[in-house]
Amino acid sequence: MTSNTPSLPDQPLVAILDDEAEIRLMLSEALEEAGFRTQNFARATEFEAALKSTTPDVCLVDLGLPDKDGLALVHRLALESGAAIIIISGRAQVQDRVTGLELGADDYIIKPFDPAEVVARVRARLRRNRNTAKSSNTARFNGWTAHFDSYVLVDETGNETPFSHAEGEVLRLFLESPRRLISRARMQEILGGAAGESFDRAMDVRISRLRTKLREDPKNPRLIKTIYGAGYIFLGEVRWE
Amino acid sequence: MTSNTPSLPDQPLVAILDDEAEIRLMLSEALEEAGFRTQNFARATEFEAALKSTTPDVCLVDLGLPDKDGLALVHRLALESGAAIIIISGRAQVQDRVTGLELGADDYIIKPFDPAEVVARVRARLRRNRNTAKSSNTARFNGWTAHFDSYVLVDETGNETPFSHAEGEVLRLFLESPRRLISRARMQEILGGAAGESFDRAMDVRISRLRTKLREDPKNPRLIKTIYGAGYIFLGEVRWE
DNA sequence: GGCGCTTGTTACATTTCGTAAGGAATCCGC
DNA sequence: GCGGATTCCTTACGAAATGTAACAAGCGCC
Repeated sequence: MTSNTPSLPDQPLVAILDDEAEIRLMLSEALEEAGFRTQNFARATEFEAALKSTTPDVCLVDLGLPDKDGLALVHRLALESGAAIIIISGRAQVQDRVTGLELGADDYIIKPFDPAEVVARVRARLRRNRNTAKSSNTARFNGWTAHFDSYVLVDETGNETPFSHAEGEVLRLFLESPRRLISRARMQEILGGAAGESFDRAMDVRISRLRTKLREDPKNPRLIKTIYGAGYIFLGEVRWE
Repeated sequence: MTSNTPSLPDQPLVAILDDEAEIRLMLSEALEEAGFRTQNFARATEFEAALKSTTPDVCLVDLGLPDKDGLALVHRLALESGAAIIIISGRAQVQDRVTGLELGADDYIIKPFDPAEVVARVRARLRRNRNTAKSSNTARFNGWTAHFDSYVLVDETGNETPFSHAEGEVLRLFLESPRRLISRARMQEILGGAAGESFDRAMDVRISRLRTKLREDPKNPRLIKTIYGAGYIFLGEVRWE
């Protein structure tokens, strides 16, 4: 198997969402200086469109966006993406900070800010995330244990179920990005299939077979949830070890 | 070998290390009010001794300790313990914050602080570290409970009604901004549709279907109220958890 | 070759969700 | 109040998306 994943490069990707070009520039310069890749967006709609094809590691979001409610965006990001979210805002009240953090932001930086501190805080977020992102061969989730070296699934009673390579690819993809939406396009891209083909039922079948092995209730799947028209989302608490 | 069997996670434990009794009290009161367990330490030596027998989930560390170099302690904690580290310090210079974060702290709060913000930041750290599933994707409102992870609505008698992704988008939008007018334009933006001509009707239908699931009386909607010519307003006491 | 396993393909059932159409509610000017 | 126009609600329908069982092709192993 030589399917490397060139879509997951080494340098962490930081998305910057701010309507002021000056601030975008300041941030992206500081971050690139520090070795990160950056993506700049002036509008939430552009940002959301880009999210469908890229997966930033950290999102810097200005709350004072003209075209959308920033807090709602933060909340959705927190739920659907695995990225760390840092709010940048001119609103300095404690209540603003508290609500921002409660809605799922990982940090809250007040304008005016020092780029060096932003870089330090981005690093702090990545440090935590990277710990869990290191690849290993065993993952535990919701009573299950997946061994990717021996291709075996073990339930809580110790019962073993083998899984195939194709099933393992899908499972691994899910386990590496729990609780975040995985688009169908991205899945096909990473799983190396013929992308863009409209008649690719293979993906559905893989999911279906994986669901069977995980003993999902077809009417009410608990772990692998379908998002109609978008993709799938894996719900579950994953611990790699 | 530590016994890693946190099958039923207790309340998270927060260690507070500060030489001022007043601040310790303020923090521990706020944190316990928020449902955390706390441990208070006035000196680094006591704190380190306690670390041999307990494993806090978050450490709040004041840098201005008399008996040790706080930064060195932070660094050691970051390397050796899995706990999240939040520095609390009176030193407000950017350089102080940067070095604190670079040494492994997850957050840096400047004195004087508001206890509510500290609680929010502690929660933010725990959310990430535990990869918790139950944080912030469940909302309670007026007898209903909406589970956005399993896409299920539960009424007060425990009766379950599944809802689709599109319905969930609308519902989440409402729950994120209760008691506030939500214009149709904004709704269309957030729900991602290119503002089509007859796309308005799709929105109506979504609302209608959602109302049905919420068992709204068409003549007297209690939760989703229509503002003729403007948009909708969601009336309800929402609590995210 | 024959057997077992994996995996893609096909075919059909089911779900989701936008669109159309008719009716009800609301607003406005009189 | 009273048309009339606009806006909104609801039902029904159908196109598209998804689930999955059954079949077939490919592959390794004996």
